Amino acid sequence: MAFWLMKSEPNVWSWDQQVKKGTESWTGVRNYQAANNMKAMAIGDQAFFYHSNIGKEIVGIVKISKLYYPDPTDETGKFGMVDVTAVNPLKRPVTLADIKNTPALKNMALLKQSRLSVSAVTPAEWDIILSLSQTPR
DNA sequence: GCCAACGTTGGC
DNA sequence: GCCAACGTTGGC
Repeated sequence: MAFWLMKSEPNVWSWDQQVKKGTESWTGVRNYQAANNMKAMAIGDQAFFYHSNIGKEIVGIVKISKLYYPDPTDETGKFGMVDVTAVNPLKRPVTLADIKNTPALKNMALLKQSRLSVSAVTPAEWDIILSLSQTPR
């Protein structure tokens, strides 16, 4: 099983909305690298749900519930999407600052390619972030 | 609100 | 196929 990180601006699509809806299609990706990451996803893969711009923190975990398929909001037909289902919130959000302050996470794609909206997370990074979320600040 | 980083577009 | 111009993202 692989791990991922997906960014959403909470004023467009927030974690609370994701929880309320349960499963939602991840529309709107218009970047080949992000689309390629979604193509590589398998059912049951887990992803961190990250709030960009507002909050700048990982707030929850979703799982991939539908494989890559065409995004109806893309008029060019070039890009697709996956469906994601809310799994659980983090005990406490892990902020961008937390990640930057953790030496073992300094190579995360999130930091290296700040504009990439769907990125891969290594199992080691995944575990570290989970343990951060279980540690009181 | 600004600006750096970077991806995309389009002229040549 | 190159590269300048432009648009967008996202942190600060």
